[in-house]
Amino acid sequence: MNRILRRLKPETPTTDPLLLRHLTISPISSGSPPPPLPKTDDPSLVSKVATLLEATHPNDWTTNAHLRHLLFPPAPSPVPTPLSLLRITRRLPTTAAALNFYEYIATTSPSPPDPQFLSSIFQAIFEIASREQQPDAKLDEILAMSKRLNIPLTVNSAILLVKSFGEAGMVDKSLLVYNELDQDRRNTHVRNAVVGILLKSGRVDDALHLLDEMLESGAKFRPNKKTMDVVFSALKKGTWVGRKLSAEEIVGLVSRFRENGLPLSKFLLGQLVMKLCRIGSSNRAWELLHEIMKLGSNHVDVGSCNALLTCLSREQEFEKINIILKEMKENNVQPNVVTFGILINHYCKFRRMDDALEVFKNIKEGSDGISVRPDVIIFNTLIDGLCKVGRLREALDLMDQMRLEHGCMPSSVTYNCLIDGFCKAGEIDRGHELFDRMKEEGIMPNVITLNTLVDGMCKNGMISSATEFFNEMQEKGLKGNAVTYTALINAFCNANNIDKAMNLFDEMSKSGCIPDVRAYFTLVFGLCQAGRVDDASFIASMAKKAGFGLDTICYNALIGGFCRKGKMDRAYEMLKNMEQDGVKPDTVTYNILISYFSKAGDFETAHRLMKKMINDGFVPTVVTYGALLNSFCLVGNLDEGMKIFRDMSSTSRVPPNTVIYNILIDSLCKNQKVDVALSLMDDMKTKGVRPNTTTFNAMFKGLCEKNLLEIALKYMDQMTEEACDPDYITMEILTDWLSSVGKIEKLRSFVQGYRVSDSTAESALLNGKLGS
DNA sequence: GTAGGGTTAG
Repeated sequence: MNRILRRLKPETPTTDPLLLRHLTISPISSGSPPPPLPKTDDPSLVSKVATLLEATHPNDWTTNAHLRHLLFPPAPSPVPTPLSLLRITRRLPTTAAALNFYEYIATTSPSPPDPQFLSSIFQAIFEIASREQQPDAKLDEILAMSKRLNIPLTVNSAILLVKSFGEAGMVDKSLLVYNELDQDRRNTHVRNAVVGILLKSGRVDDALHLLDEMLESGAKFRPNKKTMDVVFSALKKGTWVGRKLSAEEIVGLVSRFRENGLPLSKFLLGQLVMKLCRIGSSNRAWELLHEIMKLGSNHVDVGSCNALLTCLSREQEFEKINIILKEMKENNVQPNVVTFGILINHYCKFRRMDDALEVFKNIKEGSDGISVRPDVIIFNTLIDGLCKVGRLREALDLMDQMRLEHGCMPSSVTYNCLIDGFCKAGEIDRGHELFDRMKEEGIMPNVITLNTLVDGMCKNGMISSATEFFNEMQEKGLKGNAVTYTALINAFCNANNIDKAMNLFDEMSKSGCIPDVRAYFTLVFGLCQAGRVDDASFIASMAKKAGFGLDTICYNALIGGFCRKGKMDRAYEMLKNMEQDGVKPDTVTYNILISYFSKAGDFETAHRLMKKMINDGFVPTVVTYGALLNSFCLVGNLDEGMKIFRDMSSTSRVPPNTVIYNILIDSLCKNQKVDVALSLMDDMKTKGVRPNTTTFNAMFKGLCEKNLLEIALKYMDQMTEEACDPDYITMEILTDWLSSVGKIEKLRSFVQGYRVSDSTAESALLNGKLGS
């Protein structure tokens, strides 16, 4: 003991006595009742002794008559109870002081002290030690000491030790404490602690074994509510190290708990289902709910079903959703407004608006025997869904309907959805009209309203109006947030006004808006796009400092940017950073590098990278081949280009797309191989690859040079037929050529076809439909 | 239930 005292004594006591006091009087574990005690307990004794101990140096305790009188009063005065001693010891500041006190009691007691006394003192010592530095080593030493002194652990000591060791990862030590504990002290509280530790550390089988013991008929220590809590909260946390409890095991426990008078509440089942869903174990949630259903329909409520339905909707499990709905019916679980909300939302997400409206119609009419009053959430979901598919008229009608037929007031969400719908359709004015109307109706616009309008204006080329509107709103007290700034930053980047974008980024922080990931990355991408990669990498490093680690896409943008600038050293630096951050390169990363090296004429490195790419488990894509192909064509190596093209369609099974054909056709035409280019045009038709404006432009250039007018006229018709819009390059080539050969009329009708191309396409579609 | 960003080949 002296060894321990020597080790513990030099330590300074905790600096904050107030905190210490607060901590020391709090019980160590909830729900653990203190051992039964004689009634001779005097609460004033505790403070008297504690004050005395505090005021006296430990060396003088033995000689202090007052202290001795208080603790060992002469008969027949009542002696302090173990609880009093526990409380006195708890008031001592350090483990060292507490051990001193133990020594004082052990040596000063006139008669051999009651073992219960000593156990209580040790409980307090454990409590103090658990709050000091390096608690586990200290607890271990004090435990060894109590064993040597033959002082049995109290139940609370055991719980404290089990938890402390367990949480420090020393599960075997926890078990040892439990196994060495007196049989009659291994009560439900201690067992709960052990079960909790075992589950947390992934020793599921040990935990189940112990639970079995508790659940056995005739067991002395039965499980209680806390046992259920321990088991199910461990399950909810989902931080399993070892194997997972299967749904059957969970259900087995649930039913055995119930046999012990501990039914799983419907609420807890719902929580469990939700938790399992959230951690991505929807299969286990599914199994759990079904196992519980098997126990009888009255154990499942609509909340649990809704939890699972939400999850199934997110995971696009259409069939399973229908099964649950059917089972709800069979088990007489009444769907509620939330259930229908989930269903409607599900259909809306997949743009199946007619199905969503069908559900809506059914609940209104109660055609399934269930009528539910649709609430504002149902309406908003539908209105948003309609807006997202461009059915704006119906969305507006539905708002009227909710107001007039259902007495349901629209909310700011209702208006936000509608405003977004109109903005996305390019009808900014209608968006503003709705904005005014909502204010007239007394519905306050919020920051989402502001952002919707600002973004709508930005996306429709009204950047300065958007900025004005934003400023105006700010003055009126509607503050923007990171989203507002991001919309504007993005718009200015797209308008190639990088400086303004940078200024806004500054302004954002100054106005108290903390930039988030999207704000940072928007600027990073904008800067990369504008070729200002150094600035981009500076902003990226700011993002990192702010705690937003760059992802693969962000790194790709930077690497691509540096490659385009020919700054290979910086590109390598980025690759290195990427590796250090543990961010994995993907196909795009490889494509960027392959493109760079092949463009630089270093086909050897490009091929090496392609091999590495395959070794890393990636499959070269059409972009990979396109990068190589383009470079071969650029250096005039058309044979190699055609070889890649043939490889793609045969061995590597990457079907060429329009871009691939464009590269080849362009190159062939430029190299006076118009005939081969023409055969590729036929090939596209056979393979069903649609030519686009670039394809035709390349072809026209080649045909013009060879003066193959008839073929060019044919392709002009094809463009019109396929609603492929000519651009200024097309017009440049054709205007010169056709006017020089007197085909002005043809040119005019071609342009007209272009102007009415939309309706042409529409009628063509319509005719096709009618004809089939 | 409502708002913002994104990488590679022509």
